[in-house]
Amino acid sequence: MKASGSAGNAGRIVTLRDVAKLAGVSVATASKALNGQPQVRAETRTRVLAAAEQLSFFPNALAQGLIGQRTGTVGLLTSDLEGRFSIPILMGAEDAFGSGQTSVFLCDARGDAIRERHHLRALLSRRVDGLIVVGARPDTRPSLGRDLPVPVVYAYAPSDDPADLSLVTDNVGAGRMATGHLLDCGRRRIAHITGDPAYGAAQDRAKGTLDRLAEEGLELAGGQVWFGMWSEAWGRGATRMLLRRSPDVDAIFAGSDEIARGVLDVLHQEGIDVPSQVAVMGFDNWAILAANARPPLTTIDMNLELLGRLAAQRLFAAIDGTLGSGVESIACRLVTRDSTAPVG
Amino acid sequence: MKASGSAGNAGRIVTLRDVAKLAGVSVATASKALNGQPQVRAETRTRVLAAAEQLSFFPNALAQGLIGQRTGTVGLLTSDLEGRFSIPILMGAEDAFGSGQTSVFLCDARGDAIRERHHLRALLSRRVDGLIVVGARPDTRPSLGRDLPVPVVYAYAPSDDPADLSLVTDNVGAGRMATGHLLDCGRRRIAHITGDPAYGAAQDRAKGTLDRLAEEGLELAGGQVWFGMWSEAWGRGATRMLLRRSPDVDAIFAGSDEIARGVLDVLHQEGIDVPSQVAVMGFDNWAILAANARPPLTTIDMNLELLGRLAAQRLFAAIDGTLGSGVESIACRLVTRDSTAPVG
DNA sequence: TTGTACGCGTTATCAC
DNA sequence: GTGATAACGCGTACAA
Repeated sequence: MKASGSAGNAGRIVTLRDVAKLAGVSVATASKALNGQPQVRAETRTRVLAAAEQLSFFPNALAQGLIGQRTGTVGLLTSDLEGRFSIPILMGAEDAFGSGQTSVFLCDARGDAIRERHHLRALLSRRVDGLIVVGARPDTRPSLGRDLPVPVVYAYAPSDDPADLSLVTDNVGAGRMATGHLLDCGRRRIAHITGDPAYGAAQDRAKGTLDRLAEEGLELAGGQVWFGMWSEAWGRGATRMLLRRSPDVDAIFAGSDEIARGVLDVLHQEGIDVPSQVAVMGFDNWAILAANARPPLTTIDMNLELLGRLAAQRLFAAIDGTLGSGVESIACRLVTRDSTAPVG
Repeated sequence: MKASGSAGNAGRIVTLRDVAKLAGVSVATASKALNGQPQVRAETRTRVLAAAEQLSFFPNALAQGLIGQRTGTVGLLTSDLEGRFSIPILMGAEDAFGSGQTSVFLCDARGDAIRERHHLRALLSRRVDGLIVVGARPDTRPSLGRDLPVPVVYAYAPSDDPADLSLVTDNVGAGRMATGHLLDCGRRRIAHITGDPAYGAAQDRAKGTLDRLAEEGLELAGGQVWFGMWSEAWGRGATRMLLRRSPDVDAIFAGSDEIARGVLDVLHQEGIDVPSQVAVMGFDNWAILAANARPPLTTIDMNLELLGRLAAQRLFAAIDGTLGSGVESIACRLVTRDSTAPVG
């Protein structure tokens, strides 16, 4: 590793003046030619374009942003980059913007409010056209405030201000969907093992499950929702308790794929076959866990990438002048694999 | 969800002129006062600062960037956002920059060279001060070229141009480290089940393993490195083959935590205790797999977040004038859990 | 100590 | 059809 002197500078940066000079026209004309304005002779345009090509010129976006109202940049303010839920949202948003002319500023506040203010300031000073705020968990978070100079869309974690626009997962619908699938498989003694009851998502999924069961005149196997933690170990423990209390259970809906893995583990140990004796469902469609399970897990996908894309689209619309408000729920998607099947 | 008219604009944006006017000075004086220049009377400065505070003014970074050589932005060009390896690197880099005045442009090329050029152009047009290129897999990738106006640091996947600076994982050292730990546990019949042989990382880890064994005059249990795929299923299949050929194996070093999970699964099925009979090691320290395994997996952490931070630091140094070249290897870290232990 | 004037690179508005 | 010229918001020589 040797020092290579000055930092990779390949000659001075090319500006519109250089192009104009080479083409033998004024900067104004060069600008018009490059921007496809009609009032410029064809031959002149060709000359300018050739010059630009030859010098490999591209306009300084800073200068452009300084003039117009648009900078072609948006801020993506996440609270928890390492969390697996932020990533697909971020991908969806990046994808939606990236295909256009918009670039994305990424900031991770690490769940710290101070850091969030700091990043917000930095983003505004860079004159972003809008902001997407991605929460770490699906619960209400503080609004950035109403007096921002740019539109804001909250994704995954809704803002606590109803005047803001938030896009969230439809967890109640997801609970209904999962339960409906198990019912379709002919299961009637369905249990629900899920995570931390402090999570709105856990409550909502449980509610959807209970609602759907009630429509069939059914109650939960095991007599309760098994709230606990979002971990494989809890999945194991809860399953053992459940089997003791309701040995005749014929389906288990887990609140996450992690929990479902723990459920599968104990069922294997007990010599209970999946899915013939007990059907198992996960939640999240976290490929590494769901697809590689034995048997592969039927699960619910939150369509987070879609959520990110939608957030980007809403923001685009807002930048052009119309921002909605309230909370918009995104439907989940059933992903069937081998851990569920109709009863023989 | 109702439309709220114009897009969240809270009055016109405050400029330095507004501050100067309110403070009753010229823009030049206001600028000096805010930037801590000495040639300004204390009383005047106080007045300007108060005005800026009152109007909650912050300078337009675009205008600042247009003047100086620095924009305070860097580009983070990833090839594979969804890949779990990019994320920690990205976090480390974002963290290193975020604490300073630098903001990060995130671009995901989705492994597509065309899209990469497109993003590169967009980043350069925004006058980023430098670039970090994060690869999808730990193998050589094409250089962005030597004639870029800003310094570039390659992370995880090294550039194919030795004149570039690349930061990569020391996989050979990691193989040695893992094997050394198993030897320290008193194991002598060590097997190695790993992933796709087309990955340089797989080859390097195997090499480190073989080197370390050779130093002890030992050979690999099973007589070969078991190359295959980076999947739990392969871990299961390879373990079955291994047990048939070498039933007396006393340690298995897996090339990834996924593979290690498959290994554990089969060992359980066969009634072989971990770690008393066979010690198992994973690789990646992917918490969801390693920490939740039964028993929790001893594994190797690639220190990717550190790698990201270092990439950011190297880039900073480069922006200030000195860019190195060549490939810099980052050491891995042993994470001991319960799947390895000294032989009774 | 403060203010004036210029330039950063680009686009838009006017003359020509 | 083309070219000066004035912005955009800020920093900084230079003059006062």
